[in-house]
Amino acid sequence: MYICFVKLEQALKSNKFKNEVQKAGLNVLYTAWWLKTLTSKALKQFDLTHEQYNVLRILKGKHPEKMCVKDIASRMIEKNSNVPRIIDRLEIKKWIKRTQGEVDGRQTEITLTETGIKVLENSTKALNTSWETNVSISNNDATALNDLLEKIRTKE
Amino acid sequence: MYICFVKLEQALKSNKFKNEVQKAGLNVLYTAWWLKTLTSKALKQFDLTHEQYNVLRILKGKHPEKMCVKDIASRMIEKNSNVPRIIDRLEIKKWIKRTQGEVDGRQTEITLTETGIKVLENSTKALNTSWETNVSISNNDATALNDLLEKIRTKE
DNA sequence: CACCTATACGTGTATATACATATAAATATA
DNA sequence: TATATTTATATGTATATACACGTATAGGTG
Repeated sequence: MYICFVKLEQALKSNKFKNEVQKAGLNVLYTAWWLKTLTSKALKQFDLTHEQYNVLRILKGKHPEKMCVKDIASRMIEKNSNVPRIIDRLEIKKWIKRTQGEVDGRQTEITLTETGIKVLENSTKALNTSWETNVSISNNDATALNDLLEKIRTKE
Repeated sequence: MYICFVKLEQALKSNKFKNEVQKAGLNVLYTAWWLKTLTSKALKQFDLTHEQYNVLRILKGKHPEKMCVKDIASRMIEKNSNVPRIIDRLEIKKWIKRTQGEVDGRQTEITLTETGIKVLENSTKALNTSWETNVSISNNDATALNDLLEKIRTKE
């Protein structure tokens, strides 16, 4: 990674935060961008985007079962992802196969191809290596972080 | 907010995480999406996107001083934002004014207009209200969260 | 000054996001 | 059974992201 600002103040060139809660929000947004960039750089050599990888990973979770678009969409990190279009691009590269649903004709059934599985395996290795070397946090800290992030999203 | 999954397992319909660190990464990404969605919904009534708002807020920080594109870009949360194009859209709405740099002819000098300031003030109010009602975390927890997020980005 | 290089910004392209709308199949209802 | 409604997916549009490249200006070097 070229850009690596540890401190948020340095990353945003500002120290005028309304309060710690606002700062935490911006910190989450900035860290997410940092993680996405890290991930994209690791995936680039495989001609994979962050989102395309995510779809392959989701399909792998059920493989060799087929999944429909709705099922994939409900598992995406960003819930507004336009899954049909991501699927389009994976289909062109022949990493997934798309057929009309047999039981429900409205559905599109999707599965990984052999090549798709290979690409996923190789890219996952590269991605894991990248995270292991760049995302530096202990297991205990990670657990604490998970708790705090769920707190932030909790409606009291 | 319509979608509000407190638990990450529920949001991603999965509980197969490699470890707490991987889960924390996905949790940061998901929480960032959740925050962005929250923010976008609050800004929509002002015909403002998340990123356009961010540029207005940055300009406000120096107002009435002018800022150049590079200065704005360096303060953006997402460092690959295409600032000239965001500026294009704000200029069409007449919320900013763009002139060629006087000292350095390569630079574009940008300032908020009166209308721009008004829009920023009103949208900031709405945004603050939205965060206050939806982002539920104590000041202490926010501080702890900030520490952990900076840890994650630290190169050891 | 002429030339070279770096810098600041704009523009082009592919992909993704956010959201509205269209289309076809399934299901409910009269 | 005919019609209406719902559901699953596809498509269209504006904006943003990521990145490459073009262009003009600034500043350094012979």
